[in-house]
Amino acid sequence: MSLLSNLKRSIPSLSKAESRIAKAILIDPEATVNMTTSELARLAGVSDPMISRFCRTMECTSFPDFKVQLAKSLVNKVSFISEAVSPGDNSANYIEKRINANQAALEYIRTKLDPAIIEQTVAALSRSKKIEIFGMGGCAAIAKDAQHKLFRLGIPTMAHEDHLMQRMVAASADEDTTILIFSFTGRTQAMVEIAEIAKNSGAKLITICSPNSPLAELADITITSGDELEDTTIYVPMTTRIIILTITDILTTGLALEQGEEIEAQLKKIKHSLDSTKII
Amino acid sequence: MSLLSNLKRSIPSLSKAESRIAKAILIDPEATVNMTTSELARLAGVSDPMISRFCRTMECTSFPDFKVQLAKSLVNKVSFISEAVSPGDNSANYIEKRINANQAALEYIRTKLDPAIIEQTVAALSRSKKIEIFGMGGCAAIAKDAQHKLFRLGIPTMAHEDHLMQRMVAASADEDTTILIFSFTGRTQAMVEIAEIAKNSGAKLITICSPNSPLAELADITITSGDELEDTTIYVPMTTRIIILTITDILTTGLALEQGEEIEAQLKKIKHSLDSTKII
DNA sequence: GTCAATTATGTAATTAAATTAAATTCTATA
DNA sequence: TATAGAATTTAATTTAATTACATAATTGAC
Repeated sequence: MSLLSNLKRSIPSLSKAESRIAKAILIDPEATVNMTTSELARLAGVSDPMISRFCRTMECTSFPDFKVQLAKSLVNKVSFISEAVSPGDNSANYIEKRINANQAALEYIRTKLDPAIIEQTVAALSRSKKIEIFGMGGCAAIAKDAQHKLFRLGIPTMAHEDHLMQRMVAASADEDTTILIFSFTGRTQAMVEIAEIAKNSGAKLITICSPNSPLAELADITITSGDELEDTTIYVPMTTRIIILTITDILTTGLALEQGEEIEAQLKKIKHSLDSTKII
Repeated sequence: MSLLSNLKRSIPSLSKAESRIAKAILIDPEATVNMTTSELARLAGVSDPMISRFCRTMECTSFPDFKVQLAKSLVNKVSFISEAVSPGDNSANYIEKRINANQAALEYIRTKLDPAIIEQTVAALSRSKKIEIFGMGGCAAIAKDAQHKLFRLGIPTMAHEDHLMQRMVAASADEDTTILIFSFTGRTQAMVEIAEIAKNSGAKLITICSPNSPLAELADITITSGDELEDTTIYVPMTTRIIILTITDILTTGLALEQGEEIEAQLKKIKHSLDSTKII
C-alpha cells in the first residue's frame, strides 16, 4: 500500500492539525521530502512536534523515516498523476505518457481490489460446470480474451458478443453455470437485461463493471472495471481495458493455483496441440 | 539514472574511505535508508563527517537527501524483479505479484519501444485507406480490440480471425491497405503465409511480434510483442498481452494526435451513438 | 629518498533538526 | 457551566548532521 494514497484516504479520520499537515503535504509531495519538520510545520500552520506525532500516526517511526517512505511512494506517483496527452506531443512524449497512464491504472487497482472478493470469485468459477462470458462493444474483445484464458483450465467456457445469442445462453443457464459479464459502465440496457435473464435462470452472476451501476446491483459478485477512473478526454479510453485484463489475469492465476498440479498436464496438452502450426 | 547504479559504477573513481562507504551501502541499501550518519560511518569504518562528504560527492545536498534519493531508486529495483506466483500463495499474494509483473512489463517496453518506429507506424496507418488486422488464438482478441480502437479514427478497419477470411482479405489488399498482424511468437505458419500473400498484393505490412522471427523478417515495420520477455511457467502467459495492448494504445494515440481537431467531432458522434443504449 | 604541496581523513565544536515532557487550550458531555 | 479528555503548543532536551580545524596520507618535483 502506497503511503501517498494512504495519506489521501486517511484525511477524514485525522485530527484537525493532522489533516492540515496531510493537506500541506499533498499540495507538493515532491517538495516535502526535502523539508525539515519546522518548514513543513510552518507550511501547515501547526507546531513542530505535531509533525513528529503525525508521522507516527501514519505508522512511520520518525519524520526522516516518513520522508523516505514518501519518496518511495512518489516514484510510482509520478505516474499516478499521469499527464494527459496533448496536441503537439511528439512520439517520445506520448509513448511515455501512455505507459505511465497504464502503469498508474495498475497502481490504482492495487488498492481497489479486495482479496476476499477475488477469492470468492475464484471459488465460484472453480465450482461451476460451465462459464459463459458476455461483452459487447469494447468489452467484446475482453470477453474473448477471458474465454481464451479460462477455457484452458478445464471448465467449458464460451464468450458471446451477439446479443441474441447472449439472451439464449443466459436463459438456458442453470445453477451450475457461472455467467461473467464485462461492461465498462454497467449501464448498457442490453447487458442489464441479460443479467436479469441470467438471475432468473438461477446461474451465478459475476460482473466486472463500474460499482454502483444497475448491473452491479444485480450481480452476486462485482469487481470494479475502474470505469470511475476513466479520464473522459477523447484520447484515453484505454486504462480500464488494462485494468479488466489484469483482473482476468488475476482470476485465471487464482483458478490455476486452486486446481494445483493436475492442471499442468492439461496446459501442456493445449500448448503442444499448437506445435505443428509453428515454424521452428 | 538511478542513484543505486550510479553508486556501483562510481566506486573505482572514489577515494579509499568513500569507496568503503559505497560498499557498505551496497551490502544492504534497504537498511541504509533508515541509518544515521554515525551508524553508517561505523559500518563503513570511517568517521562521521566522511558520510556528509560522500553524499556531496554523490551530488546530494545532505545525508537525509541522499537517503531519499536512495529510497527512490530502490523502488524500481524491487518491482522490476517481479516474483513468479507459486503454489501456496494466498489471494493477496498473487494479486500483488500479477500487478507487479504487468507493471514490470510496461516498464520493459518503456526502454524497448523506439519512438522513430512508432512514428513510422503511425504515419503508415495514417496514410492508408484501409486497415486490415489479423490475429489468431490469443491474438484474435487483441486484433478485435485493435479494430475497436482504430476504426474510430475514420479509417475503415476490420479484424479477422478466420484463416480463410484472412487469406482472401490479404490477397485482395492493395497499396493503399495497411495490414497489421499480431502474433506473440511470429512463428505461426498460417500467419507467415498470410504475410507472404499480403506482401505480394502490395499492401504495407506491419507486424507486432517477436523480433528475429520469420514474420518479423517479412514485415515493412516490426514492433516487439515482448515475447522474448515471457516467463514460460504455465501461470503467466499474460504480460505480452498487456504489452501489445499498450502498443495498440500508443499507436491509436499517435494517430488521434496526427488527425488533430477534426477527429473530435467524429469521436463525439461515435460516443453519442451509444447514448440510447444506456440507462441513465 | 625527501621535501613541499595537495588531497584525504579524522577530531572536536557547532549548528540544526527532531523529539520529549510539561503546560495550555480546546471540545464534548454530564 | 464545570470538567474529563483529547488535541495542541511552548519550552527543554536529545539526537543528528555538518563545519572548522587539525592531522595524516599521497603525489610529484628535485
